[in-house]
Amino acid sequence: MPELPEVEVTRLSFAGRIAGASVLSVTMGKALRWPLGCEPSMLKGQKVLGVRRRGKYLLLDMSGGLLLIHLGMSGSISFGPDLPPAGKHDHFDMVTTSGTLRLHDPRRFGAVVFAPGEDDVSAQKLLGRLGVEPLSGDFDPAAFHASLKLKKTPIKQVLLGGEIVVGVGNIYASETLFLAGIRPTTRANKLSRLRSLALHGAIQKVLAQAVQKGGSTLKDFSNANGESGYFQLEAMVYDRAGQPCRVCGNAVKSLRQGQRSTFYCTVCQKP
DNA sequence: CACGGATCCTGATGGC
DNA sequence: TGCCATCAGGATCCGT
Repeated sequence: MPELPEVEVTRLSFAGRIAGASVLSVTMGKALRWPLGCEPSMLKGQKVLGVRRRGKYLLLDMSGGLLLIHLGMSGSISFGPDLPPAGKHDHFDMVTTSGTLRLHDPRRFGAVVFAPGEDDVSAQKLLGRLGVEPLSGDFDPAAFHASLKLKKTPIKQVLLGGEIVVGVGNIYASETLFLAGIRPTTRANKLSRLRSLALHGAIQKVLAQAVQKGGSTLKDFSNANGESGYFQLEAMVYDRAGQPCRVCGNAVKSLRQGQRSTFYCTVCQKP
C-alpha cells in the first residue's frame, strides 16, 4: 500500500506518540530485504527523538543514530501499548516505554536499517540518490523541467525511478500523468516547459490530496468494497483497463513498462 | 554511464 | 486441501 501519501499518513499516525520514548527491547522475525546493520540489542536504551520521512522511507531519529524503515510493497506499521502477540508476518517489534512499534510485511520487500548517523554510508546508500520531495518548497517547476530534459526514458519510468522526484509510485504515476494530459510513454526530454509545469502541478495536487484524505489507498478501497465509494471517486485510470475514461468516455488502455502496469487514456493524454 | 530486465518474497485471484 | 500461471502499491543490482 505504501506510496508517499501512505507513508506520510503512517508517520503522522505515530510520530507524536513515540517521540520521547525509550527502547526497552527489539525482536526480529524473518529476514527482511536488508539486514538491520547492528545487533538488535544496540537499540536498547536509545531514545526516539522524532520521526521524519524521506521519499518512502520513515526515518526515526534515535539518540544513538538513525533507524530507517521502508514498507516495501506490502508493509504496514502499527504502534501502540497493547499490540497482539506477533504473528506470522510481523518481522520487527521495537518495544518502547510508550508502546510497541511493529512492522507487518507479508512479502518482506520492506526493510529496517540502523545507521550510526544520516551521513553514514549505510544510510546514504539508501537515501543518497533520492530526488526532491514533491510536497516541499524544493520542488521547483523550472528545475523539474531541466531534470526531465536530461532523461530520454519514458516519463512514467522516470517518475517511478525517484531520482528526480521521490514518492510517486505505480498508482500515482498513472494518475498524475492522466491529470497532466501526458501519455506515459512520452520521453521525458520531449516534454515542453508548459507540459512539465502541468505535471509538476499534478504531482503536488494528487499527492497532497491523498495525504489529506488519510492516505486511503485506492487499491485497498477497491479490495475492501468491490466497486464502491472512494476508489471510483479517486482513480481516474489506475486499474481501470477497458472501462470508460471518466472525462471523455473512451476505453482506458493498459500497457507494461518495466514490468509494471500503466493505465492511460489515448484521448485525454497526448504523446 | 544510461537503460532495460531480472530479482527478492508471499498471497490473492482466475482459468482450467 | 486442486493446480498452475499470473499479478501485486518497490527498489537494487547486473548485464549490455
